Amino acid sequence: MTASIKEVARHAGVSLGTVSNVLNRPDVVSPPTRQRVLDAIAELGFVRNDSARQLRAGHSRTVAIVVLDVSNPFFTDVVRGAEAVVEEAGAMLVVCNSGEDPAREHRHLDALEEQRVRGVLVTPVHDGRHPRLDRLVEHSIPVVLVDRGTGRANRCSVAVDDVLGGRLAAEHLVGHGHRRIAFVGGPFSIRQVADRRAGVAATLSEHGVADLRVVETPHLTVSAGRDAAEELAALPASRRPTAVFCANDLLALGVLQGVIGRGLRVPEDVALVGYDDIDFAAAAAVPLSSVRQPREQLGRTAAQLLLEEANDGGTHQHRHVVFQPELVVRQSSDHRRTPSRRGR
Amino acid sequence: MTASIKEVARHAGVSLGTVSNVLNRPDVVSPPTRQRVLDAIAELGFVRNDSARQLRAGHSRTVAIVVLDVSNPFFTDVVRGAEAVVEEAGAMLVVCNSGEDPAREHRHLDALEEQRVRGVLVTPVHDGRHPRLDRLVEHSIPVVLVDRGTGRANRCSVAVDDVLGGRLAAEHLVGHGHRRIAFVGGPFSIRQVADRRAGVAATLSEHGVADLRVVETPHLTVSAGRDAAEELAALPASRRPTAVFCANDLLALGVLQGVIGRGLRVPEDVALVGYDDIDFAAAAAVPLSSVRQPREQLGRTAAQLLLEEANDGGTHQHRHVVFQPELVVRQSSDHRRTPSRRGR
DNA sequence: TCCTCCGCATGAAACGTTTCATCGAATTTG
DNA sequence: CAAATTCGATGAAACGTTTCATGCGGAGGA
Repeated sequence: MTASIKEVARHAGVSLGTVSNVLNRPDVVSPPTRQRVLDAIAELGFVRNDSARQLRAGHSRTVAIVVLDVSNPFFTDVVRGAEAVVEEAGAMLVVCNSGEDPAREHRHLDALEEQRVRGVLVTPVHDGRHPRLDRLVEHSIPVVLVDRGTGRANRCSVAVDDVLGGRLAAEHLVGHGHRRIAFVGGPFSIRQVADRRAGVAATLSEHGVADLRVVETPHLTVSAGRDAAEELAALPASRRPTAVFCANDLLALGVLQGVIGRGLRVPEDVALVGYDDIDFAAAAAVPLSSVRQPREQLGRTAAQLLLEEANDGGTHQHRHVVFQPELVVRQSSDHRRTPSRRGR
Repeated sequence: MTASIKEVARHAGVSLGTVSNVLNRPDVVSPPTRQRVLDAIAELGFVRNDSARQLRAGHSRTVAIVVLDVSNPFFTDVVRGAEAVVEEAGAMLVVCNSGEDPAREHRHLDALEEQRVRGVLVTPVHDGRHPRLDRLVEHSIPVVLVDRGTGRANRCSVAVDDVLGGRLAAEHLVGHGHRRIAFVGGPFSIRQVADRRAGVAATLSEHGVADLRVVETPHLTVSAGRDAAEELAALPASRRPTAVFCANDLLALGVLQGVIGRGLRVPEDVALVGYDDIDFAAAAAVPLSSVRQPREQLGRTAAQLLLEEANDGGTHQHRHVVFQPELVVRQSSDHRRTPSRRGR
């Protein structure tokens, strides 16, 4: 149906190579000839066939990102960051969703390799040591890990310092006079969750605060947060934590809802800090304090590392970039707790 | 770097065509030969080159979806629905983000056409009459419109009845005794917004309720909702609407926050109904009533129509599927307003 | 025994580009 | 004026598949 270069050439009365030159090096062909070719292209509605192009070139000009969950605001922001960089470089970003399913992830990676994509940004379902990823690298398709394990040294990675994130939240709460603090999050097999908890624990012990109550949740979801709130609210006031730090904002929104529903006030009775600073955090009924990750920045940097490796090839030095999180204080934790009121 | 079929053939001591047969019609090659080929494939780490495959086949096996905003929960759910169907059919779905930018949309469509994708699901930035889309169809790449204008008759479309959605919300509020009602949403150039408002207006006039206050917003965002809340809360209680219907949930979350922040109670002082029923609606501090759209269903159906057209080709009849929305009542509007309390 | 048919393997052709060595004509240089 | 250089256009080769007509040897039927 669609015209090929050959037909354009015939239509314009030139050779096949000339049409190709008009497309790729317009300057080497004389203006009148060029114009005749362009007219023919317009008239026939010619569209380049990218398969043929890629076949010749040996690789495509698209970059892929494989995310754990397309409907998680964290990842969509990472995607937007990567997109900006990739588009600026004249390439195209396609998004693949593994849905936290290793089999789907595997299928996507296979397909991407068959397509000879220029490179792959990936947050692997399990860890960064996946042999599948090594194979991509062996076949000289660069891989950059996003926010999951630095893995081997044969690839770049970008991540955020989750231990520091936990520390920031803990410093803030301790500084506001809190001594009975809870950590809500899970499962701990997720490295991020474990790191955030570790940061909190370390900071508290440095301040001589021994009492960290840990509520492990099965998921990082709103409803898991509601369940955790129930457990906490059921405690007698004298033993109930005065502050709760959640491993992500979805949990924190659930805790917020559950705690308010049981007649407790936020932040007066319970201070609350989340993680990720998704847009909905600021929009909660009590605006949520949260540890912000540079989500778009994460995507941008990952894409830059990838393009650098793809273009440079031989001399590229793999790098592991770690970003610093940042605490955003809002109403949910912004209530100074004086010693006299402690334990009320 | 990566081995080709030719090398596999040499390595296994067979002809090139035989390797291809092992890959595509394993049954026509004798078991011992087949095994030798498979061994060679494994040993060389052979990976099919999809470009060459597509070049030969004339089209690719991937389907694309171009969405307005990857970070909008509505679209991510549509994507998940489409994904399920496409994967089941053994194809691959790639997601492209236009970010509501016509130029980006255009670039994506160009690239997708060059790639000879199997078909395109698209929510166009402007309307469904885009000439760019006609060109795709002319070049026999099927297009299905998702939730935006049915456009011409040369393509399928899926949508949700937004007028009905407005009616459902209005019926609910009137049935609960509300007589002073506000509609918050905008810009009205978006067909969905206009339709939802029209549904409300029609229902109210059928019930003899004349008083529909319309607050037009510049965007469908949380902060626009907060601004609208300010405007409403400033009214004297005797003239303030007792119920607010918002054109989407982000607006409604903003209104909720603004209204509570000004000391009004939801639903006692102001009942609130949103639209889309995103996950965060149920998780709000006051769980939000909302008009639910079958988001995943929308994606599934669109993908089915697309694949049907792509496979069937000649005899395909274009269809325009319209879904019914459904009201989900939660706490934010679930307060029976008796005549005696009206106008309190 | 001869013919036919069947199962398997073969290798050339084609898909639509890009690249590159080549060539002719026009222009410049000595 | 001959030789050298430049400019523009040419067409064949190559990229890695899939497909298809062809070939070949052995088994079954007449």
